[in-house]
Amino acid sequence: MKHKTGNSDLIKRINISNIIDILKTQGMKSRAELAILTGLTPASITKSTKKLIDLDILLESGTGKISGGRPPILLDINKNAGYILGIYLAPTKIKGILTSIKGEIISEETYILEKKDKSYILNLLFTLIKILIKTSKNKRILGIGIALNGMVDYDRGISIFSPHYHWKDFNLKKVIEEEFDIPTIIDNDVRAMALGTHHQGVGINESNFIIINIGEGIGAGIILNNKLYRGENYSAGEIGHVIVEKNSSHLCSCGNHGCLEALIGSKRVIEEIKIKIKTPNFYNEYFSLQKFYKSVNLKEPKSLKILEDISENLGYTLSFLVNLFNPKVIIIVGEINNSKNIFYDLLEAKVKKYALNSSTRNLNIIPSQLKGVDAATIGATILVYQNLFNGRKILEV
Amino acid sequence: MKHKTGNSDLIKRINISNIIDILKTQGMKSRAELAILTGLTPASITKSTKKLIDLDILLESGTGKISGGRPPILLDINKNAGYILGIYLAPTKIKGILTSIKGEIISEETYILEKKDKSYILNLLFTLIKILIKTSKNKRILGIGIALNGMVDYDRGISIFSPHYHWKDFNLKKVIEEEFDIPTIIDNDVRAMALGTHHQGVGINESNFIIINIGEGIGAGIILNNKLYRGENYSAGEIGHVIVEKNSSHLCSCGNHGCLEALIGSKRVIEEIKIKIKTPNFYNEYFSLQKFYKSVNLKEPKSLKILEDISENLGYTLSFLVNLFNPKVIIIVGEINNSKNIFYDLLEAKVKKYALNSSTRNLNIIPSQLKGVDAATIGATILVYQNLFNGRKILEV
DNA sequence: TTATTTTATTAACTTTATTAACTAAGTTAA
DNA sequence: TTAACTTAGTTAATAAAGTTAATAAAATAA
Repeated sequence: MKHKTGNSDLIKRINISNIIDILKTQGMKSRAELAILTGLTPASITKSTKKLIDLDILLESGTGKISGGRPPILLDINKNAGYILGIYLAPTKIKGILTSIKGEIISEETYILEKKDKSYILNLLFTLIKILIKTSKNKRILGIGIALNGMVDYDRGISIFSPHYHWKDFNLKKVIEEEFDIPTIIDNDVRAMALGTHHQGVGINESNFIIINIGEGIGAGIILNNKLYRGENYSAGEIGHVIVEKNSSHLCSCGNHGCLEALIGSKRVIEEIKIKIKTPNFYNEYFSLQKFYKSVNLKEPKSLKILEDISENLGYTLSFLVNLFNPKVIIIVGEINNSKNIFYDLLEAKVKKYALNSSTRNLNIIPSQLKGVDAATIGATILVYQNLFNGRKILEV
Repeated sequence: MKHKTGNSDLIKRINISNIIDILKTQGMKSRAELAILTGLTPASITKSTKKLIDLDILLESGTGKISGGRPPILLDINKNAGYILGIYLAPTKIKGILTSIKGEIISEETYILEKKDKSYILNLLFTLIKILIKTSKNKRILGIGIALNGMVDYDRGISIFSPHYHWKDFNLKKVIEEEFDIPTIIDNDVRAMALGTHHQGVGINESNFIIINIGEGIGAGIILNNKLYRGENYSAGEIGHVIVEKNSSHLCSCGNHGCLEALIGSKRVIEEIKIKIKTPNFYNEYFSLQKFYKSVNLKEPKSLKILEDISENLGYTLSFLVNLFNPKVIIIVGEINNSKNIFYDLLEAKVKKYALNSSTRNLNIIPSQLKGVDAATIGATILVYQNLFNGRKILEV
C-alpha cells in the first residue's frame, strides 16, 4: 500500500484546489465566503488568494451584495489563466473543444471519420488540435484531455484496446505529447461522460452516481464518494456485456450470446424494428431510430412493445447495479432519451420490481441533459482540470 | 460537496496514521525505514516518533539487522497504549474479543442467543462487554466496535433494520455509550468482514476486492481504492437479493422470488439436499451441511450436482459483479469453503463463462482463511482503529 | 587505529495556517 | 449629520508542521 505523505505542499494543494473548485462550481465568491466554505480563516484566505491573484489565476471582479458592512469583493477565476483542450475520439467522429480554465467553451470543432486507419485518424486529430490551439490566441494551453472509445490505461495514457479503431496497446499520450509538447491525459469515453456530468450536468453535487451510455455499445461510468472508479484493470462499468439472457440466440460483438448489448444495443433495436414493425409509416427503406422514438411518443403499440422489452432487460440489469452499488442517481445518456417519460416510467417500474426496496426508495433514474458527445468532451477537459494542482501538478503554485 | 480543510493538524494525522499503519501491518521498523516508507525525512520521523513514544503509543524494542553502520533501533506499537473491543452481533450468537491496539487478541467470549428479544440481547451484550473489560486489567479501552447483522447507519450508529433481531431504527451506539462511556462505532457485519479481511487476512495488500459471505443470508463487502464502500443509504453490496431466476417459484425472505439467497442460501441448500439426496448415508433425520460437504469431497454424484447448481447461480451473479466492479480478488466466506478445490474449480469456470475476458484475466477467486465470525469481530475492532487518529479522533496526538 | 557506513539527532530555516489587533467601507439610528 | 454598528479584509506576531544540513553515535572494514 502506497502512503500519501503529509507536508506543507499537500496542505497548499488541498486548499487551493478547494478554492478553485468552489469558484468553478458555485461562481464568484468573496474572501469571507471562501473562508467559511473552505474552513480556513479569513487571514489565510487573504494570503492564498493574494498568491493566486499574483499568478493571474484569480482576479477581483466587482462587489457582492452589501449587508450593512464593508462590501465584499468578489473573486473569480481568471479565464485567461489558461486553456484546456477536450477531445472525444468517438466511434464515427471526433469532436474537440477549447475551454477556459473556468469551463467556458471558447471554440469547438467536429470531424466525421471517413476511414478507420490509424494514420488517418491521427492526422485528423492533429489537425483538430492545431485548429483549436489557433483559436486560443496564444494563451497558454494547460493540457489536452482525450475521451477514447474502448479500454484505456488512464495512468499510462495507453489505448489498451479500441474495438472501433482496431487499436491495441497504443500509446496515444506519448504520440500527442511528442507532437505538441502539452501534457495529455486519456481515459475511456463513458468514464469521461461521468466526469463531465459530475462537473457540469445533472450529476453535479452527487457523491454516488452511475451514468449509463446506451448506443451501439453500452457502458457505465461510476462515481463513488465523488471519485471516478476505474477498477483494477481499467475495466469497471462493463455493463454492456453482462449476460442477461442465458442460452440466448443473440450474438454480441464480444463473442458471447445474450449480453445486454446484444439485447438492447442500437443495432439490435434496429433489427427488432425491422422484424416487428412492418407498417410503412414507421419502417421503410430509410428507417431511423428517430422515427422509432417518434412512433413511441405517439404510443404506437408495436413500438411500445419494443420499448417495453428494452425497459425489461435494462431494468433487470440495473437492478443488479442498484443492489450492488446503492447509488443515489442513475443517469442515462443516449437516443433513448427521445422517448422521455414513457421510457422512464417503464424503466423505473422494472427497477423497482427487481431491485431491493431499501436501495430504490431514494433512487433517481434520470436522463442526462448533456448529450453523450458533449458530456465526453467536457469530461475530457476535466481529466486535465483534475490534474492542475494535484496528481500531475500542471500548474505550479 | 463538503471540502476537507488542509492544515497542520491534517498533516500530522496523515503522517501518524501512516506510521502506525506500517508498524501494525509490517511489524517493527527502524526510524530510517519509516522515513523511506512514509516519504518523510529522518528528522521529521525523529520528531514525530518522539512524540508518540512520549505518549506511550510507540516504544523502542531492540535492535534491527546491522549492515555496517549504526544499528537501527526498532520501533513497535506499545500494546499497552490501549485496548479495543470488537463484537459481532450475529444472528444466533454474539462474540466479542479484546485486542491491543496492535491487533493481538487478549481475550474472547462467545454467547449463544437463546432468545431474540431486545432486552435479553442487550443484557447479554452488556455482560459480554463487562467481562471483556475486566480482562483488560484497567488498561484504557479506546473504543467498542460492533459488527451487526442487517442494515446499519454507520455514521449515526443506528441499526436501521435487523431482520434477525427485529430491530428497526434502534440507536445502539447511544445505548452502549450511555452505559459504558466508551466511544462506540457500529457497522454491518459483512462490511466488518471486509475490513477484517483487509487488515488481517487474504485481503491484505489488496486495493480492490469484494468479500462474499454465504450463509443463510448472502451479502458482499466492498473495498475500493483501499476504502470500504457503503453506498448512498448504507445498502451497497446486497448481492443476496438480486433476482437470478425470473419467474422463479422459490420465495426469498425479502418477499421476492428467485433471489440469489433463495437459490443458494443455506436454507435452500438444505431443502435441496432433502429432496435430491435420499441415500440414508447422507440424509437422515439429523442432516447437516457438514455431511453434505463431506459427501461432495467424496464426489458423491447427487451432491456434486447440487454444488454445480450452486456454482452456476453464484458464478452467474458474480459475473455481473466482476463486469461492474472489475475487482482484483473475490473472497468467499462460509461453510461452502469446506468443499474447497471442487467448488472453486466449478465457480471459476462459471465466472469465466459469463464475465468479460478483460475482467477475469487477472481475477482471483479465493476462500477466506478467516472464518466469517472472526473476520467480523476483527473487522469490528478495525472500525475503532480507523477512527483513532482520523474521523472521531479517539486518540489526541 | 582510522576510515567508512548507516542510523539518528539537533539546530536553523521554510511553509502554511492561526490569532488578535486593526483598517476599510458600508448601514442604521439618534 | 454623525456616532454606533456591522461586515469585509489586512497585518504582524506566533505556532505547528516539515525540510535542510551539519553533527553525533555506533557499528564494520581496512
